Amino acid sequence: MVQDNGRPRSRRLPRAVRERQILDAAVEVFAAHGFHAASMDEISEVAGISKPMLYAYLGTKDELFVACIRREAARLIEAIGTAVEAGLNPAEQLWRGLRVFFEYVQENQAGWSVLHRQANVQGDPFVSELSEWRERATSLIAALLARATEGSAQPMQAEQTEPFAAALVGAGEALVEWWFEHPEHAADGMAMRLMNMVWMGFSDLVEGRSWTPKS
Amino acid sequence: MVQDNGRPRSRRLPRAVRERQILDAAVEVFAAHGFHAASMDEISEVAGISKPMLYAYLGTKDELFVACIRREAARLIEAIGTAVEAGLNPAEQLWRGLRVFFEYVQENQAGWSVLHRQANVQGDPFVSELSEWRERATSLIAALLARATEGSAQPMQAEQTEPFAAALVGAGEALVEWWFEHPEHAADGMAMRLMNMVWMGFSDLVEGRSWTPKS
Amino acid sequence: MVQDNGRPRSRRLPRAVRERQILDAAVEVFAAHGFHAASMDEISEVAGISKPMLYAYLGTKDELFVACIRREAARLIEAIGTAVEAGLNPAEQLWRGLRVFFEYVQENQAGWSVLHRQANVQGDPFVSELSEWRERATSLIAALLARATEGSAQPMQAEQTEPFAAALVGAGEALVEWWFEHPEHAADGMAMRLMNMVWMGFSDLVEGRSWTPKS
Amino acid sequence: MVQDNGRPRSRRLPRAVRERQILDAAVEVFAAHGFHAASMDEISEVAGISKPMLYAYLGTKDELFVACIRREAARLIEAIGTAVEAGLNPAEQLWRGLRVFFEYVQENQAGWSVLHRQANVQGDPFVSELSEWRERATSLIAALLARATEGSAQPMQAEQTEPFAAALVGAGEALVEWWFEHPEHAADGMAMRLMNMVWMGFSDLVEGRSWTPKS
DNA sequence: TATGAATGAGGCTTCATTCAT
DNA sequence: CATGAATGAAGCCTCATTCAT
Repeated sequence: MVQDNGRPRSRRLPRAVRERQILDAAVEVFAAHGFHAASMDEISEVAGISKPMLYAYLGTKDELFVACIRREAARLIEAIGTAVEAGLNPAEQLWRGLRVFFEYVQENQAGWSVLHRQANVQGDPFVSELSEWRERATSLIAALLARATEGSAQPMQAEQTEPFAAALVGAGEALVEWWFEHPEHAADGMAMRLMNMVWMGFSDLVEGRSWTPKS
Repeated sequence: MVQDNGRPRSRRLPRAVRERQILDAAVEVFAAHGFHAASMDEISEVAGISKPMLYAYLGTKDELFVACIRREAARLIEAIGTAVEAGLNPAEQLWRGLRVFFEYVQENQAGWSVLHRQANVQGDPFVSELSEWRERATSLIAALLARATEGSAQPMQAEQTEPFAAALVGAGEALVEWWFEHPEHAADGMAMRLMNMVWMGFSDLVEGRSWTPKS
Repeated sequence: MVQDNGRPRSRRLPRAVRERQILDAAVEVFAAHGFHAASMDEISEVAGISKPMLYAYLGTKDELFVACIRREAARLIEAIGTAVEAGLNPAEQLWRGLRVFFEYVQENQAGWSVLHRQANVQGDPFVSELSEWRERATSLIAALLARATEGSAQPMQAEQTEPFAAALVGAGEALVEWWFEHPEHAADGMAMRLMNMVWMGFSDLVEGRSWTPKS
Repeated sequence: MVQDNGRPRSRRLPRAVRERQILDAAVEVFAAHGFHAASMDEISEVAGISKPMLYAYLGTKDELFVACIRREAARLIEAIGTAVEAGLNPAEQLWRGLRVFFEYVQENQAGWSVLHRQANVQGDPFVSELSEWRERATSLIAALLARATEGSAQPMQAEQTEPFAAALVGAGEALVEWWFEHPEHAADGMAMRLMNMVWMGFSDLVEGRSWTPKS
């Protein structure tokens, strides 16, 4: 029999494809309602499979959620990492990273919502997962910042770059939130804003100094 | 089973006292488990009253949560507002605001968690409440930043200060998160870090320029 | 302190007055929501007294409901009985009884609703109370009908008049229901309708014979 | 505790069968306690299934109750309608209708109780459902009565037949009630009684005129 | 493999009823 | 006498999870 909701309930797909289908559905539903309000019923429906299959492929609700977080985090981190590597100097690296970040969020709002909003809910299995991704993001940035000071008189230590990186990530998250309410701006423009705040600081901006990409 | 949570179940208290007791308990429990996972059962237990009283005084779970958000937001905003007003110039105002922010968070972790983490719940009554508080916080900062540029050649418009303020708030939130994992730092130190990031920017910091309070 | 809802919460009333106040309120609320949906809270509020007083005066919810049924039934039966006694012959007696019945219902809709609708709910203490009132009403009518046939060739026995009376009562109740949806008719007109149905029967009515009061 | 109500808890039945089981149980329980006092717990127990199934198949308590009313009303109306159609002239039609009515009630006391007694519940979804069934019953009878006067000098209009029909239905309901307390009578006899009351009227009966079926 | 059918467990909410002042 | 404060008990409903086919 065929499911009536557009996508035919295709059978006998290879496991990997099925799992991606399910994860896509899960991310969508988790983003829409949040972890607790999301129901396995809805996820299985959106994924186009029955609940027992859902459990067979990805385990319990908790495990499924962790899988979602993991996939989305990996994707985002990888995108940013690749972009950063392509930059020639720290400023450009940061700039590329920011740009990719905003682009990613724009094209993957559901995934971002799962990462940024839903994963914040306390609870045993999720905190660790979440802090791991935050740590990876932070250390990526922190390394970048550290490289920027390598040549200076007083190179920054991890103890200084790390909180800075964390703050930068937080600023980015908040700016995305602001962006959602002012969608008329382009991803590039958002990246520029954040770049300037971070790189120049407020006192410079007030005095008319700002950063611009050369490319 | 016997109640054994320290505070004796005192009886026949006047309404106002009970309401504060309940709000305290609710904030604690919401912070610990998040809105959905928190149960009215546990809240009433922690508050030391029966569930019917809980409902009689503060309404449904939704209403209770809104009341929590409202109280915590009001407290925080008021503390920051008062501190900012005491500053003589924009830099000092910002500095005082940041310091009070970190102090508040330190002494009121549960309340902060409710505001920062748990309020991200989908659903009608919460989004409006939450965005209202975010907006108040942001506009408080945005006004401060706007004042800072009043004398400059190109005074910033709301369109520029607002996202900056939002980013600043986000950076603060993230820094708090980092702080929780590095509790050896003092609130003052955290405020200093953020002040420098915001005011000086990264390029200045690299070159050894930094901001310090005069007081 | 004075209650703010119009009627001042007068204190120290004689017991009988209080009880009437309470019963009035109870009938009103039971009629509005039905027995189960009515809450003692609302009744005490409408009555203008506190709940402990409510319990002190009229006992539990069940007892209170029984008291309502009893009072309303007594009133109605008494009104009809008095009217019937004033009639000179059976037809006129019936006519007077019906007229009073419709008048009573019109002026006492809440009481009627309690009797007719709410008391039908099954449950231990109410069935007996309800069947007692039905029985009284029925036997009042049955006696009337019996008197009407006393002079005839084959006087009716209770076994014949009783079900007739029951049916008449039921017809009256149903007609009242119909009346509520067609309120443009007068009480007298309704009584006339029922009188004709009962007295003449359908075959007579079809052939143009009908009953009219002489008074 | 062990289930011990005779019917074994059979498992894995097809949906249609389960739905009938549930409706049967629901009618039984609603008839026994009334809508409000009936508990979904008891219904599911009597039906021999768990509560989640109850909800999955027939929705909330309100919806379940409406389904009960609808089924019972449809059954009764259909039975009477079929019987009436088989009659050759109005009197016989009425007679057949009444006979089927009493037979139906006798064999389906619970269903009748739900229709007659319990459906009188305040609240949106029920009033409409109930008045619809009453209307169908009434208009079925009213049409019959109208046909009876078609040939006469002054054919009755709906304004006259309708309240008559309503009263007839009410008389029937009340007679059923009386019957329950005098179960020694047969359904046929009850129908005869009502037929005579309605068709002949009291004055005719007093004078010895009565109606008898020819079949 | 795939699923319709099934349920234990638990959460929110309200109500009749009674203390303690 | 009068009441604000308090609660045990119960009802509706939903969800994550698993059989049995």
